[in-house]
Parts: sequence; C-alpha cells; structure tokens
Amino acid sequence: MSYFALADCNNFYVSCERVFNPALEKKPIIILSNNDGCIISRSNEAKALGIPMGAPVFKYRDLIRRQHIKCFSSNYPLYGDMSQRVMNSLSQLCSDIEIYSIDEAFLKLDNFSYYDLKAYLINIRRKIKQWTGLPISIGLASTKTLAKVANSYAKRFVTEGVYDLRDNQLRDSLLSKFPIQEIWGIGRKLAEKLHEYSLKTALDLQKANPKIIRQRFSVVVERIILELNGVSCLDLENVQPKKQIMCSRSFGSPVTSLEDLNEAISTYTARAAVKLREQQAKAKALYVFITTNKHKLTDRQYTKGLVCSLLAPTNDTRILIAEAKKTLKHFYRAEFKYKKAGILLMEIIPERQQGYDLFINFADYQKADSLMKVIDSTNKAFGSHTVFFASQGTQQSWSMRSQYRSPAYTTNWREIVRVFS
DNA sequence: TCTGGGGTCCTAGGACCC
DNA sequence: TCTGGGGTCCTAGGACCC
Repeated sequence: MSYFALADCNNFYVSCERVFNPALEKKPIIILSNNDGCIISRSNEAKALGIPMGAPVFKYRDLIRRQHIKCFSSNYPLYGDMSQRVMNSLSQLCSDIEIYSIDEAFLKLDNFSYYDLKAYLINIRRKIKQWTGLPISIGLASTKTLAKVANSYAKRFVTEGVYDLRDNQLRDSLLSKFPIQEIWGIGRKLAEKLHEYSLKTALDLQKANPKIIRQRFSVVVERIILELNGVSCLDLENVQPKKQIMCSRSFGSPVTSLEDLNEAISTYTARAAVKLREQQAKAKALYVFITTNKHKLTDRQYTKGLVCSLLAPTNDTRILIAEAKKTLKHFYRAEFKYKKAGILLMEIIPERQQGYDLFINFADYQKADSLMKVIDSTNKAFGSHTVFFASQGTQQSWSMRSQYRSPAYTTNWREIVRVFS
C-alpha cells in the first residue's frame, strides 16, 4: 500500500520574514504582491483580524493602520532561496518527492509498512523546523486529493502539525464537514454548478456517480470523485520543461511612451530568455502584449498583443529583444496610458532538437551560445543585474513599486544579516 | 494614488482530409 | 425532390492552481 503526504509551509512568505526578524513573531503581518497591490500572505494574527487572501491592499488601509499590521513587499530572492532549502531538506528525508509549488511538496510513501508513518512525518516536520527555521504542516492519506484535505486539517486543528487521514471512517466524517469549494481542483465556478445539483460537501461529491458527473462536468471532476474515495488517479509528477515562458509586470505608474515600453519589454524578454536557457531550450515564436488599467473606468481602454514567428528557433537574448521591440511597434498607440506589459515565449523546443539555418554560419551559433553563457554565469555569480542590455534602460522609471521590501538576507552579500554592528 | 504573476489542463468547435 | 461520417489537428477560451 502506498500513501501520499502533502507538506506545506505555514504562511510561507510571512514565515520567511520571521526567520530573519524574530521580533515579528506573534504579530499581525501581511505580504503584498508585486507592485504592492494585493495581499498574498497573512500571519494567523492578520487572518484573525479579518484580512482576506488576495484582497487589494488599499481597501484595508484603515484596518492596517488601526491594528498596526506590519506590511512587507514580496521578496522573491529570499522566498525562492528559503524554498530551495526546504525542498532540499525534504528530499533528504524522502526520496519520492514532487515539488508542487514554492511552498508545497507531495511525498509518496511506498514500502513503509514497517514504520509508524505518522511518527515518521512528525520527525520530518521537526527536522525542517530545525534546519530551516520554517514551520510546516503535513497531511497523510491514500490519494493526493485526500492528502490536501488532511493538510488543511493539520493546519487548523492539530498541534503537532501532522494529520493522518488514512482511516476510512474518519475520512468520511471529515469530508461531510468539508465544503465542496475547498477541494483541490474545485474552484468558484465549478462549486456553483455543483451546488445546483445539491452537492455541498466533499462527502456529497464523494458519493456522486462518477460517470454521470463526467458527462455533465468533465473528466477532471470524475477523477476528483475517485480520489475522494481513496482511488489514486494522480501520481507524483516529474518536472516537465515549460511549454510557455511568460514574464509580465504591472508598472509602478502609468506608462505612455514607446521608449519606456521598449525598456520594459526588453527587460521582461531578457528575464524570459534566462529561464529559456536554464531549461536548455529555444523558442520558435513570441507574443508581446500591452494593456491599460482595466480598473480605471475613466481611462480609455486598449489591450492588444501580437504573435511573432521567429525565422529560426533561438534563445539569443539579442534576437529575442529585437523581435519583441519590432512586434511592439506594430500595435503600440501613443494615446493610451498603459498599466502592464509582458512577453510570452512560445513553441519551445529542446536545444538539441533544433535544426540549423542554411544561411547562418555555424560558428555564429557557437559565438552566440558562448556569449549567453558568459552573461548568465556572470549574473548568477554577482547578481542578476550585473550585465544587462542597453535597451533595458538604466533608470527604469516604470518599474514596479516595492516600498516595504525586507533585505535579501540569503542571496546578496550587501544585505546579509548583521549580528554585530 | 491604489486591484499580482506564472502556469497547466480540458473542451468545444472549425477546418480539413478521405 | 436524393447531399456521409469519422478522424485528426489546431486554436481560443474557460477554469483551475499557488
């Protein structure tokens, strides 16, 4: 018999901040999205004060001030590095692991019949806390979907942070109290439609006829039913190379000029190209888009994007930037105030699958490869903005707001924690 | 003043082929 | 007074996740 466990960091971004600033323990804290727009992580104290997930921060300014809630801008260099430490630690403790998101991993526990699994997981949790400083919760069950349910109970009701949902009777009694929209894979729309069939709890769904549900909904919901019954349909997944690579950002303030948009698009293209080379791939097409602020009803709106097919697959930042700028020029219009721009790399193929262009000297390919390698390794060693392209600009007046950022404690020598000063 | 960013999967429907 | 049907490929869009 094999089981699944879901290990999930508690209030991950908040917890990362607390590791390096223990004065924040037991205080209400929130972390803001890029551009300081939405609330994307909350400490338990902030949740208790009624701050919802994903809410725009300006709607809660009063509450934040009144309750002295501490705000932080997102600090992805820090969170990414802490995530890696957690995942490395988990991998040492369990060999069958799928990293599902920045703060979650599924573990598959095969051939553990001689162990007390729950005790084993409690020990994992203790070690992660000791090695990284981060608190995690673990849910244990016979399928991934049930492990998710177990995890949410581990978070809410259990002090040792591990919840064992392997017993069928216990499972069904908990599912009868579990709202259908909180099931992994059931979002708002599906929940509404399921409510029309009087399916309100996870147990209602579990008892539904999978074949009929498949006809009326989809194979996705059918699988969820089987998973809720303890029939595993979703196995651990290997990391697949990305089929699309996106980089987009909202601007700190509205942008109108083509020069600024060119800088932004060049910057996003350069970032996407780094990701592309990291997975040893090339793109055959790219998509550039710009959009005005859809929340600002008084502004005239314009949203437009365009696909550009590349002559040959490439991961050369110089070519990608040139093509992206050329594409932008086709649909840029000067009379709008833009809020956001972005680029999507498409039709991605592995580097070694690529054919070569008859009219390009092979030596030129090798030169481009070496140049990109030097740029990437320099930026990796000395910081991501050490070498950059002139078209990315030096002022970047359009760049996003990040007013309350904590130091990059673990990834930048200049921002390292000081014990003495 | 002020509303994130990045990604996947599934389905429906059109075009096209024989 | 009669005009197939099955299969594949592609794309757009919806829904979901964290």
